[in-house]
Amino acid sequence: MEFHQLRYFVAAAEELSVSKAAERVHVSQPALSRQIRLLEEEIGLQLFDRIKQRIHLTEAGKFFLLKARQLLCDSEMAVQRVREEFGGARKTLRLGFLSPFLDDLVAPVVREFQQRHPASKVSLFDLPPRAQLDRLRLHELDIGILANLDDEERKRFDVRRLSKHRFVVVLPESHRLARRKSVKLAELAADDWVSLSNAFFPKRREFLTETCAKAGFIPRIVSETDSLPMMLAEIGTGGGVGLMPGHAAKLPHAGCALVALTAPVVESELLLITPKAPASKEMESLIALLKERAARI
Amino acid sequence: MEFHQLRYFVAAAEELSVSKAAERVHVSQPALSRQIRLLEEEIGLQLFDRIKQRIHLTEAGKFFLLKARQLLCDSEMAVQRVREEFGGARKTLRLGFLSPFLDDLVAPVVREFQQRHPASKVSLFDLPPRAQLDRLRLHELDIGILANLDDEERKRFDVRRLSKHRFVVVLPESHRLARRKSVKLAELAADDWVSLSNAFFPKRREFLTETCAKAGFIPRIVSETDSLPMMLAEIGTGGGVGLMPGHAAKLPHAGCALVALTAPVVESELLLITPKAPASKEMESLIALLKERAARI
DNA sequence: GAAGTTCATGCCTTGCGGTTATGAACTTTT
DNA sequence: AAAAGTTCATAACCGCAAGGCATGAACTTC
Repeated sequence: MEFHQLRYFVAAAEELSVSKAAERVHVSQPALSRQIRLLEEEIGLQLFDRIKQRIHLTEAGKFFLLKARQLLCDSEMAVQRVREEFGGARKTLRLGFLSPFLDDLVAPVVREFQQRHPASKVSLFDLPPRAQLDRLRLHELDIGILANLDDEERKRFDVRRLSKHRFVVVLPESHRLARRKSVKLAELAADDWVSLSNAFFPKRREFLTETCAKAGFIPRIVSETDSLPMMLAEIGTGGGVGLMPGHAAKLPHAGCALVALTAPVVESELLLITPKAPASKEMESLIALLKERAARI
Repeated sequence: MEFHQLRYFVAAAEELSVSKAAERVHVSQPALSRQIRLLEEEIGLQLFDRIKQRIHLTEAGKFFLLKARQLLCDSEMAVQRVREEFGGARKTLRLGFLSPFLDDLVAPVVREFQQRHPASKVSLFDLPPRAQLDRLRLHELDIGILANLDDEERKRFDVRRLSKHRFVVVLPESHRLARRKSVKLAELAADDWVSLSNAFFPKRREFLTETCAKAGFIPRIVSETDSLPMMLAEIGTGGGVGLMPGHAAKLPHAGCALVALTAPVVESELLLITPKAPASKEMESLIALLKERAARI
């Protein structure tokens, strides 16, 4: 396994296209195609389904994508940190975020920030909440942007509120309630539920059971997934119903219907997390821009 | 940066010899030498000091060693896990440990275990406590062996006691108390102290201040290091005095004197940590062997 | 001071990752 | 329905960088 194979794989998984990915990483399409095949052979599993001249992530691929991203993040962070601590390199601001917020929040803010502080460097890392928190604690991220946070963690970090998001119900398109404008949580008491795993989303499972408990039932959780895209895929193929923040609509969700919740409006807050340490001037500025932009969404 | 470069670097750092490392990873000595040079060029920092035909880790090298190990661990774990979860591969038992315990505890136990269960696979990962805990939570380690554990973490995992270790005081050889058979903690009230960083060793800094507080003083902590070897190096070069578990004597500690503590005997327990989940038969067996062997030390 | 280390350098070879050219499967356009 | 345009895979070829060998310089040990 080589780093360039991981980079190619991540690019292909994000573009869902070998040729687009090849363009993005500046190699020819056959080269990328072959490296992915080699990676698959080494792992011993297909990472992509190839059907009709098109590629789709397999379940194994979805899982490995998370790992590949983290390995790439960690390798980059390791080099940056050693250069900063021992080589006197200027500190790079490392910003973790959840993929749905890249286009509306993170990308524009970082562009703006770069203009105001052309000398500063910012690195972006698309990571699940748990991974962000672990890396914040190790000082490998300077800022995290995520939604759920248990009290334990709240004590350890500085937390700022960015915005509120309503939760929506996610159903398979074939579901009896899929056409509805809105549903009550209690109407789904008898359904199979899909949750996010605690390993990647702290306390998320408990959050689901508590929310449902307030609506008067205990959800029958039949499966756990490791990311929002995997959860959407699971639900889209009829694996059950789920609850997720509305911004998930930004993600591809073929076969899913997102339906608003009536009655008990369930909300989550988007949080900006920083280590409890004095922030540099650049960091203050970046945080201010993020808060400002988030308020406008 | 390539994985093989990291492997070569780790081998060289552990052997403190280019030729030994080359032998270990089955390449020629010049090949390894050159790859390390390339890695250093890419990072922009020397990882080794080359003095008198011999190599020693620089400070940057010591730091990067931790990162390199973790990257290699994580890459191996990622492949193992995806094969196990999606390819029906037999579960590998992944065991994290602290380097001082490799020779006396982990290695012999694993040898024994392999004989009794030839079909099982065990992977070993030398990781600092914090890294072990993070990976246990993500189910990327099955067993962790470490010493300090705060209450928060205790709740999350199953914890078994393996053995007790007395703490010793570590002094530079030139220190006024270095020749003593034993010292009282209070005698070091006025010295500069070196501690382990909380980022890698949870609550270790607090542990030091509390222990000293009981002895009647507040230690002046002048520096934090990220691993026991780094701490020993710091003290060996006159950076201060420190407190560490006696098993640290297993590590190279040129320039350091390890002196027993009188009066308030400070002890730490070596703990075996597992996720709160039903253990497989093999795992039970491995745990039993570890407990048994640890009791004999 | 001879023999045995250890690490670095120079030269050569080879394997592998890259490219271009091409083809097959499928979609979109007219 | 044919043509044009996708997309991914295969094949053949190329160049570079990683690896090997031979050697040398610095240092240690006997």
